[in-house]
Amino acid sequence: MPGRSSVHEALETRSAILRTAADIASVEGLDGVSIGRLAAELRMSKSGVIGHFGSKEELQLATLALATRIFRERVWEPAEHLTPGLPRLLGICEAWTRYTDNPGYPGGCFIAQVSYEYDSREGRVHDELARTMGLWRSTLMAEIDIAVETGDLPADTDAAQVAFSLNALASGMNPARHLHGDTDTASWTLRAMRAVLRLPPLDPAPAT
Amino acid sequence: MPGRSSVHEALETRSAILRTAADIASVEGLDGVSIGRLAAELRMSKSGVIGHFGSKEELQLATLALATRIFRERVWEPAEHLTPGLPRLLGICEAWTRYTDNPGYPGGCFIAQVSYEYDSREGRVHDELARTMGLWRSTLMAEIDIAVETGDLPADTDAAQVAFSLNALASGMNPARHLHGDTDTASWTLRAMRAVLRLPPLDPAPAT
DNA sequence: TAAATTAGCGTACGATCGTTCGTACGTCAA
DNA sequence: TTGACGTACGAACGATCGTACGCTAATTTA
Repeated sequence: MPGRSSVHEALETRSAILRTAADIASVEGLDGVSIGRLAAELRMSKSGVIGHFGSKEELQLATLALATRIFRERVWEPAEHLTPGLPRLLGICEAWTRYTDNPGYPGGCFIAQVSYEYDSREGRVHDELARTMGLWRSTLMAEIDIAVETGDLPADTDAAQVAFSLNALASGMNPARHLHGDTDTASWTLRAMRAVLRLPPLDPAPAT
Repeated sequence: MPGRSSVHEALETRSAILRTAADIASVEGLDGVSIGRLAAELRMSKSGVIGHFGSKEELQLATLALATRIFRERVWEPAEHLTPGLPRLLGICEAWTRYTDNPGYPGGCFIAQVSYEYDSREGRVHDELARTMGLWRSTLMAEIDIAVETGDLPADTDAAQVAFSLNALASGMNPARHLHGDTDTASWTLRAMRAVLRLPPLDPAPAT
């Protein structure tokens, strides 16, 4: 029934397309999202799908924007209101690992997947991804710097080095979970994050 | 000039195909390697390319096998003859970061790229990748366990957790280098690796 | 020397890719 | 009531995908 749609329903359709695209991309990569496949999965025509975005590249950018928003909601916002510095940084790490452990995508965190897929390509998706991840790294570095100023972290902490390490550890949960079937990756990652922050282990074993 | 080829030259052709496939895959992913593109890049016919492997899946598996061999040569073999335990483990980390910093692929380490690309898919490539990465993790864990026994690492070290962390950190160099243009990722990664091993920093700042 | 093997080419196939049309229908403002 | 707008459809396009087949020619084996 063509044209049945109100503006409201059209927005719902757009969201449904992006949701499906993100789900597929988390498994097959952003390149694995084809318009024909989206159409089949949503029982729409190909032109009905692409009409909302104009081109595949715009669809990819919109999918990335959705995933960025979800990441922000699941990782940043739960920690946003904690005390700036180490408390908020640890809150971020906790929300981050919890999110990555159960991201709501069938193939693991979309952002991590696409980071590795598009890191060395050229084009607007790469550029937008670099911008998004750069902002996230800045957020982490700002938090680390505050924690150094308050004395919660060692004075010689290199914010860029630590932010890089936290990012690498969180991203590493994806292949660990799906390649090896590990179930402890969240706690593994949290322990490793404390280690790169040079914080003492949570449950220090009695030094024999 | 068809049929000019000796067995020796045929092996050279096969190697050239796999080399090119690995180069492309390091940037565009293993899925981005199409037979037509390989043929164009090598100035061959499509049938001449695929004839060496029979199917695209076999080509993918052969490419993965080549990359695994290169990884072994560049990361394991330089450290192989060091003293088992912490010395060899640190030697591995050093060769690992050096390799990842300059892997010989245009798009960064092939293994890391494909680990994230195929971690949550199904099929023979995923299975072989899981096997390979599982073996590598076992190698790391064995080395960690020895270092614990010799007292070079804390007695409460969780080998699986540490091996996971080292892997995540090394893989993280890829997007850091190509997404943000970082040039210090090798030293960042080595510092983070020492941290997850709970080893003191190499250049400890005077504790203020 | 004759036969078997094999690398590689050229062509063709069905399928799918992203994109571009023209059209139909429903909503909403004039 | 009419016209503009926007959603979605169906069909078609050129390109590329992986694969299959028959062929030539050189090497290798018997």
